[in-house]
Amino acid sequence: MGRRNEHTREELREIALRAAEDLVASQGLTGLSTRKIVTRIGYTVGSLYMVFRSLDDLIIQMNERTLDALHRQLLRATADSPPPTAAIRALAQAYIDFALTQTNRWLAVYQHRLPEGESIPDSFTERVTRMFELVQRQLALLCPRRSSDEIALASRALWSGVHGICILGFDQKLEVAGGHSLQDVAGSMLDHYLSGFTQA
Amino acid sequence: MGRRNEHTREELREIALRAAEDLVASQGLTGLSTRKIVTRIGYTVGSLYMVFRSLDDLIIQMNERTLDALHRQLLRATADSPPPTAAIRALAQAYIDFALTQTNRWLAVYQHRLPEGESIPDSFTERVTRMFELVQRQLALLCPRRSSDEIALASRALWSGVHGICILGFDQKLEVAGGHSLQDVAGSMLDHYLSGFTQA
DNA sequence: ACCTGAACACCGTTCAAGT
DNA sequence: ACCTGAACACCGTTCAAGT
Repeated sequence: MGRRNEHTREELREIALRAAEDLVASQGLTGLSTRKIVTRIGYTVGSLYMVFRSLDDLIIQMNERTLDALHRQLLRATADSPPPTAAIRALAQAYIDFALTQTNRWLAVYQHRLPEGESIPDSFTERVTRMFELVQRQLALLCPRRSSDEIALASRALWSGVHGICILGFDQKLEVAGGHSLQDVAGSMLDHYLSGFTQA
Repeated sequence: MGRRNEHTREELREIALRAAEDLVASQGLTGLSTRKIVTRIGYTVGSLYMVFRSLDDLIIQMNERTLDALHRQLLRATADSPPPTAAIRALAQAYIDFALTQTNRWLAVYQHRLPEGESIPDSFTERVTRMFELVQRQLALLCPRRSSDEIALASRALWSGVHGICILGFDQKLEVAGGHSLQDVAGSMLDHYLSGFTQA
């Protein structure tokens, strides 16, 4: 057997990642396996390892693509350059929308864990930093007199807050004993934090 | 073989959960398996299913115990009944401490995902609600004129915020491009949110 | 060089059989 | 009633062998 050459390495990478994304979208990260991927794309297990170091490697590359899609959606949400507070609200709303629409793909980004020793590649970390910077930029516009250090801290607090609300929202709770939507909770978070931050 | 009766059902449950906790603490949730558990406790695979419906069931029960331990630590942190703001700060600090000390056990609570159809038992959800209520109680003391609805919303926003900071902190980032500790970010979160909430 | 498919060491779950 | 251990259907990863 062997030697088919129907696809270049890059094409193989692309269809494998796309198949993985489909599987995750419909069955969650737990429903993903090397064997399911190759069945979908008409290859055999071994061939995956020509393109990816391991399944973990494949998942990280898939998650980077998810972060790219999320980033694009965040950019689109502020494309009309609204004033800082509105921009921050729009970013939060876009983040929530993405989590609500692409739930399984979004969850996979945070659910995946590397084995003890290994560490996340820089390409991944950069994409996360890039997201924080979107908020950071708006905060800097909102509070020009604040030090960049304070702004950095605030953007992390604020964004982690919005993220925490989404995560707990899907995990199980928030709606429980509350009757509040994610938007309500995130709104409370943004309003009170920002009013505290701008006045202090 | 069979029929050993060295342990009652309850004892078997206890030693299995304890073995699972040890495995998770040292190898993370990914390092947990039915076969590793039974090897540790000197039983064979089948016997686990006398006491647990599935591995997922076992993990949920283990995670409930982790939530109990976390709840005890939160109670201890406010045992001296400090004023509301100090109490909320102490609760956040205790939560961060737990995440820092029991990292793998704490992560397992949020990392674990049930298969598509199944839903989390009430016993689990109750334990989460119980934690929110600790914050809620202090917020009610802090702002007695607020409606219980506003208080409920605020406690969820605030606690999700602290949680989000911890989760992102361990996942990868925050320290990246910041140089700030979890405590710094959580402090910013609490200070500005509370100052906004109490003044509005 | 590309790709296969068998092989290895795992995994969760079930269940007939033993005491 | 309790428990075993073989069996089943999976899994990630490797690698000799084929074209």
